Amino acid sequence: MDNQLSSSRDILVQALGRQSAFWGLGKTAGEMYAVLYLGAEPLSLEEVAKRIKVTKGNISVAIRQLEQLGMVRRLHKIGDRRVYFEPETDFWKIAHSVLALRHKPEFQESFDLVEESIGLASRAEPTPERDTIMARLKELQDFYRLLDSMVETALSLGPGGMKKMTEAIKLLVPDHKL
Amino acid sequence: MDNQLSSSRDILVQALGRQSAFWGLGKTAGEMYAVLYLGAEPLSLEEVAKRIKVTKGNISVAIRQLEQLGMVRRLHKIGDRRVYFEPETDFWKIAHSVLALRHKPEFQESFDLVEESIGLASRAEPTPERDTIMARLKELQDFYRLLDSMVETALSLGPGGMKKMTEAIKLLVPDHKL
DNA sequence: TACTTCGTTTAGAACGTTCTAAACGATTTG
DNA sequence: CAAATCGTTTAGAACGTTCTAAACGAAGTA
Repeated sequence: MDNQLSSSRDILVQALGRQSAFWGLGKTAGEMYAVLYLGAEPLSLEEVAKRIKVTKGNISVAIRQLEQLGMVRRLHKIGDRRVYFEPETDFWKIAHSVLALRHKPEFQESFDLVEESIGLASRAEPTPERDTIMARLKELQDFYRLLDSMVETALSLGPGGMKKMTEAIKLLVPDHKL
Repeated sequence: MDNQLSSSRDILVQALGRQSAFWGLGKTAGEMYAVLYLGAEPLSLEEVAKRIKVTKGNISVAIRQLEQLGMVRRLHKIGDRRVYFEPETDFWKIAHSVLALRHKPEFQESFDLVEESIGLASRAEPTPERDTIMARLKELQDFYRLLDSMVETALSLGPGGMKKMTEAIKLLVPDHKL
């Protein structure tokens, strides 16, 4: 195998291994996905294990994470008892399910608590202190709602739409203060 | 103190304590911020420690995280040796510095590795395998870039702009397939 | 100067997470 | 049926993280 190609792969494994935490994955899962993402053809469980130097058991667990998030599909070749894995290469799809399955429920939980908090505060004695608390809680709620609709908007537009939109905005609002 | 008000506070502490991991904070830091966010007036270190039931030392450490992210400011009252803390209530500002100080460097690191990976692959033997790898890597790079410009756009527009924009899009593209 | 009262720092305990190694059941092959 | 191959499960080791408790330094007070 070409040496430069394989170190190119190794570096991507490093890159995605580091970032995996951000997407809510373990390091192993991130590295696995990287190996599959740059694999020209589907790889067997043992092959993946060998490439990133972990045990089979470890792969078996990490695969389930990736499957559940739609990041990896399971393949079977006829006359071959082994299982092969194939990456989902559409990041937009992946973002969609990661948000839906991981982030959304987590946010919803917090959002519900904030609502409960607002309910309680609204039933308290109407003092000035209560009013400031209520105001703060509502601001927080607004922020949650805005975040949510931003994400939904981005997902509904897809990569093409978002690309056009950000470019359009850069033209209209060139004085971004970053 | 009003019982409903204080349980309203407790619930928010719970809510932000859970979500803190998402923003790259420890549980304690999230809870601290919640206490300050709903405090009508600035609180002393000891007061905060008592409210969320951790030691002073713990608060001292967590405060620095929050200060560095611009989530909390430090106040001094004359003739009072104690330090008081006041929350930043502008979530947009907070998002700005969290992204700039935490997420951005992390992404940049990965992005640089992807570039390095592309460089290596481009110098490899021009086989079909290399070409598919190159194509994949470039797709990944595009995705990174799109994410980055989405974030920058959102930050430059601010909450008002984003609100208008998402509402406008909901009118123009009512058939979002979520 | 001795005594408090602060916030910070540090050593180590407690905890959850993530890995390995090995046993296991299921399936195929000789 | 015996042996080998494969993926899964499990017990426990190794690790990093996060907490407490206690020592500490700095700054005010009697």
